[in-house]
Amino acid sequence: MTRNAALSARRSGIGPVLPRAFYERDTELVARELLGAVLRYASPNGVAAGRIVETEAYLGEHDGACHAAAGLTQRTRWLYGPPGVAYVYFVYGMHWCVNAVTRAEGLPSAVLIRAIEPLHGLARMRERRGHPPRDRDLTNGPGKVCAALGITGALNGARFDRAPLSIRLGEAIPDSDAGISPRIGVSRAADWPLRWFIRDNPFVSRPATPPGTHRPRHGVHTR
DNA sequence: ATCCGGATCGCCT
DNA sequence: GGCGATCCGGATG
Repeated sequence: MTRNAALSARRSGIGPVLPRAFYERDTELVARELLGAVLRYASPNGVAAGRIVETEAYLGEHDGACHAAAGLTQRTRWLYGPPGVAYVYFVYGMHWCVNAVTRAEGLPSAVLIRAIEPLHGLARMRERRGHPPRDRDLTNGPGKVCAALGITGALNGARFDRAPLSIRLGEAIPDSDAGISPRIGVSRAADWPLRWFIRDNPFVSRPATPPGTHRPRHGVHTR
């Protein structure tokens, strides 16, 4: 790290931008290590950033829940591209979701950023999200993250290692604080444990037990 | 706290 | 033609 980078990191309380090599590894590892990192987008409209508290891994063409299961199309183009780049897609006719592409060019895999804990630009995030009563509802879901930060399809293919979009090193999350569960909202490969989240963090989209699994019953004590 | 339907449209079958 | 890597508001226990 250069002297300026070190000073800047100390001033902002966060570390250097993650290098492209960070993403050139197994998708599960990247998903795990993105917990605690800081996602930041400096839109023309204002800067906003937050700590990543929930991620999901999407493994490639053999993963039925991954968009790459449909093969190389216009939509999945960036999934097949170089790692460390944003794959931004549109769902349900109204929401954007952002991923970090992983592994290597030609291996279509990525990490979905499902939730962040707001750090900077709170006023702007509240505005973009329509002033929900509770701050925890600003960014506790993948569509909300993009809405709060102002991320849209215009950022599809943008690199994460330089402005205006970046992911920076944050405080490391120990294994004791990291939870794993099946992914949320998927119908294929529904039981694959590819979701990571920071335990007890209020900005996580859902607690440890996702839909499709059996909830603990009356009188049964879990945890 | 949990469940359900509606919104809304690009993408693949 | 059907279905999402979702969110929200309203109804119900």
